[in-house]
Amino acid sequence: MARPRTFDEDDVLLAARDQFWSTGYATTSIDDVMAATGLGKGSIYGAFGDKHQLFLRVYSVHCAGLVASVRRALEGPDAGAYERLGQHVHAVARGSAGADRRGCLLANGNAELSGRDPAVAQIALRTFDELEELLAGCIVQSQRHGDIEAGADARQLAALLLAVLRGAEALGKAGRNEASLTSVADAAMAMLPRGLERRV
Amino acid sequence: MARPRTFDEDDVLLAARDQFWSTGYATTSIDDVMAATGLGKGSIYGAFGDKHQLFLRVYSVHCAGLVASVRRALEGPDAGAYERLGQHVHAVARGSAGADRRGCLLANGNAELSGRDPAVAQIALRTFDELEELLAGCIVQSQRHGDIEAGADARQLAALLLAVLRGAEALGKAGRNEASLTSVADAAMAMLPRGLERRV
DNA sequence: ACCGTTCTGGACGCAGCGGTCAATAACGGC
DNA sequence: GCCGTTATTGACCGCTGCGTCCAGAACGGT
Repeated sequence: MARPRTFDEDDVLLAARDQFWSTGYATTSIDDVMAATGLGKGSIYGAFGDKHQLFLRVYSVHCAGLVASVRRALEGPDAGAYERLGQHVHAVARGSAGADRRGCLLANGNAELSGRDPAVAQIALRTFDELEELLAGCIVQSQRHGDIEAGADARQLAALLLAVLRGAEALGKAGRNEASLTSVADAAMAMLPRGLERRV
Repeated sequence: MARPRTFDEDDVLLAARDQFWSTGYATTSIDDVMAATGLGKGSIYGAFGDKHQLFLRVYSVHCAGLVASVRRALEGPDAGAYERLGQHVHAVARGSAGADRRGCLLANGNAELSGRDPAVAQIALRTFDELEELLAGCIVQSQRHGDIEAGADARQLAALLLAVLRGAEALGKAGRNEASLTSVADAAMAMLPRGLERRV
């Protein structure tokens, strides 16, 4: 057999992700990645190929994880779907505001690279589609339970909600405060056509 | 007196803008700017300072122009306000889709730089505020004319609409097709609480 | 006609980049 | 204990980037 690796591939991808997340693709040097991961140059090139391939790997893994986490947040019985949707929308709005400053890696990569890098665009597009799908699913559940008007077009509402969320991210990155983005989340939920209104 | 400039400053800023727009900030070299503007290095540094200052100048001018153009699009009598709003929303959605691939410079600069460059973030934030203000004004006009429910919170609706538009831009950059974004625009207009419904 | 001032163009310097490579190290099989 | 294989390290290469600088050019004032 051969010499075994001294690093865990997933750990390295996470560390590299944080670096790209903080400094962007073009502005991140391989030396930065070396410092962030603790690996030597040869190990990085040996394990992941060049900078572009490494980023694609990082981006793809990250987006898949993001989708999975949203899926977990929206999963559950019909009865709580509307509530979960509202919580999620507010969580994204809150998360997009202030502090972090790094924004969302999905959005960052999309904005920086999709225009010139079809591979990145494809991952971003796919991720957006999956997120929309999850939103649509949750909306359908809410419709079944009577919280959202049954006749509404769930996919269209999901696309609209997705746009709102991505827009909130952009506004947050520019520095919009949390109150402002929370208000957007409130308005977004308020615009959804309500169903049977079981309460009262 | 001294030797006069052989170039028009505004022309140069437009040419530089197109270059930054096409290739992003980090990926655009001063040589690229030289080629795009036809100026020598000395002239650029003499007239605009370093790359960062040049970009700030470009970005600021561009954003101001963007606001002005939206203002022109939304300006007019109360009677046509709702119609103008709808046209504008659809125009942005259409413009965000497909072809261009460069996306919106406001969004690009915001995504690439706001996280690490307060000066850029400030311009982006200010621009978003101004755009929201214009949307709010148009909504108020629509309310006066009875096309949008008078009791609705115009600023909140404007913030929501702005988020939708910025989100559409992000989706478009990833490659969402025009039909999908037009559908988002339809949904966004449909969600606005309608007023007296003078028609019929 | 001359001068001071400003603009122009490009050569230059230096730092940093991505990526390669060769020497060395760490394993399992036998 | 030797060997083939693969991982590791960091020196190294060529290139490109930003920004400076200087020699020369184009003016208006006098």
